[in-house]
Amino acid sequence: MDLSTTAYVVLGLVRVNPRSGYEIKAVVDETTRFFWAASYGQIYPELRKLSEAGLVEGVDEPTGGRKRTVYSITDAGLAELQAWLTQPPETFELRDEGLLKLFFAGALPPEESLTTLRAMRAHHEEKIEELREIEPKAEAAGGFTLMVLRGGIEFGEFFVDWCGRMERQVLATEGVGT
Amino acid sequence: MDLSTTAYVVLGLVRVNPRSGYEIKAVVDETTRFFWAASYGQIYPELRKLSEAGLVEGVDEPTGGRKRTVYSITDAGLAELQAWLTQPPETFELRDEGLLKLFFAGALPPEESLTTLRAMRAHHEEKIEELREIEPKAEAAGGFTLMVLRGGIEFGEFFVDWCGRMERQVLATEGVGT
DNA sequence: CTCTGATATATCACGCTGATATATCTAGGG
DNA sequence: CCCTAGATATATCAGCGTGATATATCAGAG
Repeated sequence: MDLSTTAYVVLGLVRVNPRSGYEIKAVVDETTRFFWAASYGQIYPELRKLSEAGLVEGVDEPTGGRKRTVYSITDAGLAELQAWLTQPPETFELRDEGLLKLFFAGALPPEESLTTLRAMRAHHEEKIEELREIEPKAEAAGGFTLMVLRGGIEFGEFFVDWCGRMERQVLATEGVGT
Repeated sequence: MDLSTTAYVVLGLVRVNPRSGYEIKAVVDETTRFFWAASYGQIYPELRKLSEAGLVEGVDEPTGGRKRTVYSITDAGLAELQAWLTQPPETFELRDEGLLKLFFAGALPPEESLTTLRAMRAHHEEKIEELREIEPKAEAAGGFTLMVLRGGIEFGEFFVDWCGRMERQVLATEGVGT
């Protein structure tokens, strides 16, 4: 069927209950965003494609004069989602400007790298906070939702710890060099 | 000056020694790729832009009849790179199809998630191997190069450990649910 | 009644990837 | 000596995905 990964995000979310494009974006922003983001510019065209392929079905449910299309998954869509789930995952990509700055930190005195390390640590501390706020909801859902969220928290903690250790290393040795 | 982050990758790499676009891509593939990838379609246009802006300087150094342009950093380019390094990093993005599949794993019996978890673990085990192969080179370079590489290995180990624990959790509780 | 913010959809420039094309050089085997 | 495989070098392009922005309607607070 050859769908983009984001298409499966859409399928997976309309499966648990029917949603509009706007709602999908909102759910993405407080769930999958941490490991798979999606924007409106992706979601709306994707809904149209999936609809044409018969994997989701859109029903007009206007609220007053404001138009609104709610999509639900079809049998074919569910089959497609399940088939995808049984395939081993492929993409893993990281884009971390902080690590990049550390990598090039030899172009300045070593102390300057502390700005980067502290900013990285602060960033992950904030992420942990965000995830902890969602945690009650995930606890209610249980299962894999909770597993993935707790994984995110652990990952954040790992990163915060690493930054702290590296900060101390830089402070301890003024001879880090290049 | 408003450069893309990839522009700074190019600046950072031509700073340590002058390189062609092809060489830049090769170095990226065995260093920054793990936290900031770049493709030819990005590197060559970027070199042209940086050259026009006077941040790098290209010199034709053909090898026989095969043309080749080697770029080196200018004073303005070095200043630009250093200014960027003192700014706190912004982008941190993760794109992990495995976590996504886990998140939607409720659409199939829990045991099916083991395929995903095992593939994720294998992926990170391979990454660790790759990094360990580069380690001697990084040890020679020392400083931040080594710091970032060792960080990558630690991160991989964290992930492998997490996958292992989750696999055992799934096996232990056949009642993980949705 | 009006203003603010949430709901809903759409669009677009730009960054970036992955694949592919073209051409030249080098090293090694037959 | 020639041929082939692989490395060097540059370029191009469809398509994914982002972030910002635009338009319009609705609900609730003051």
